[in-house]
Amino acid sequence: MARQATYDRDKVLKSAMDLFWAKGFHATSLKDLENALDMRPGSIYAAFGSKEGLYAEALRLYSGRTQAGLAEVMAKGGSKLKGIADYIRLLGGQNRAEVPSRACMLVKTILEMPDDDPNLRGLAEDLIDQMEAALTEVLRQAQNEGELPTSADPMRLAGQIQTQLIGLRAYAQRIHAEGRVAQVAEDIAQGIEALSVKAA
Amino acid sequence: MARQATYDRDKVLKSAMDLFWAKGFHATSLKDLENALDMRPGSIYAAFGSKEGLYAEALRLYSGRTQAGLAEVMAKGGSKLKGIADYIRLLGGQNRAEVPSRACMLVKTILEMPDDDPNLRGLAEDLIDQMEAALTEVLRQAQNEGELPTSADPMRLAGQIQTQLIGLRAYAQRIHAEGRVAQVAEDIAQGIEALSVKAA
DNA sequence: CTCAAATTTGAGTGATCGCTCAAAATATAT
DNA sequence: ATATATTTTGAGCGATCACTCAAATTTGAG
Repeated sequence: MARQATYDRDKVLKSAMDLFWAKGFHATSLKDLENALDMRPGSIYAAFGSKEGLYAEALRLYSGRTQAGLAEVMAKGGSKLKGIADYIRLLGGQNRAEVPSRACMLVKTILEMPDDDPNLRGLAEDLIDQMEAALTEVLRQAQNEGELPTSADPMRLAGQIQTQLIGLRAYAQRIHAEGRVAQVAEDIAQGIEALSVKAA
Repeated sequence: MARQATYDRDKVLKSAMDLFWAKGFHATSLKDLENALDMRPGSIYAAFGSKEGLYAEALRLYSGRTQAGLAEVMAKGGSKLKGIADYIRLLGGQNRAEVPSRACMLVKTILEMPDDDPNLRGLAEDLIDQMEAALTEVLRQAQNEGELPTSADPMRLAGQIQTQLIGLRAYAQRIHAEGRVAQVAEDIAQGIEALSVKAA
């Protein structure tokens, strides 16, 4: 009956995510998006409603991929704490060239959008809360498996780890810090492994 | 011979700092600045050259105040490690209402400006390097005073603390995290105090 | 092939961006 | 007062912003 869209929605969203992740919301113009997505404004608006709507979709994609990334490392089995530690080593070892930005897109969003922004700011906070909840869940499992002492507080620990994760990735965004990131990541990773009852 | 400027440069810069700190570079328009500084564009440009120039000045002011803040806490004498720990507790205990943003303005700048920005991004990195150097120096003093073990590496430790500081403040920027910030700060502070040879 | 439904296009919308500069206003010196 | 030096003002510059929409294009159905 009708024409079908020529673009691949997933690929387009991935391109938008990369661009927004690298440049942020305000510094990314529609001209930039037209180039990156190879779409004209009419199509972009038909597909996503607004620049903000597109950013929101890109954020959700980012969040999903990030959580999948953690899950993937955890799925290798073995110690939960080692899994978290390895995930941090993974982030610490990323090459600047292979990623749009070393900092977390959720954090970049939270820092860029004003406190009273009802949409993107709120969404980013919700998604980062999800990430922290996932971390809490893994720690609870570690506790159930006897790896983490029963005296430990998974929620509290998740907050500490989340803070260090956020810090590490913002730290790594600095060009100057290039050489020091892996060491900082390693220190964080070892701190987590040291929580194990089997450790030292 | 001539008219003298009616504005107080220090006060104006403070206002610009507060506004930029809260809203970031891109989201702050000249209209916003005209209102906040109570100055018309001609005067602003005569005084600071450009929006970017004004931001740079504001960033330098921020950096100076931040370093002074650390120095002030340290000047109370006593243990260096306790000083750093108290500085972190101070940041953790800040009220959202009393500060333009809970996140560090230097970090916000680094995350907002593109990697290849030669001006503001480079400046922010230089200034945050200074902060880390100041931290390193305090740790070296702690070592000289026998508080920190000779086996410790002040530079490496400074990187860890800097990472946690950055993380804490970005974590605290979240509205949702409001109630959890003080605890995260306390955990970081205790971790630093635990470095002392006199500790446990 | 013809028609209908959907998508793509890109020129053009009003608004706002950072910024300029000639004119007006003001302070100081004589 | 007058003259001179400096600052302040704000209308308005070209550029760019996010976004719209009528026309052109493309597809599938009958």
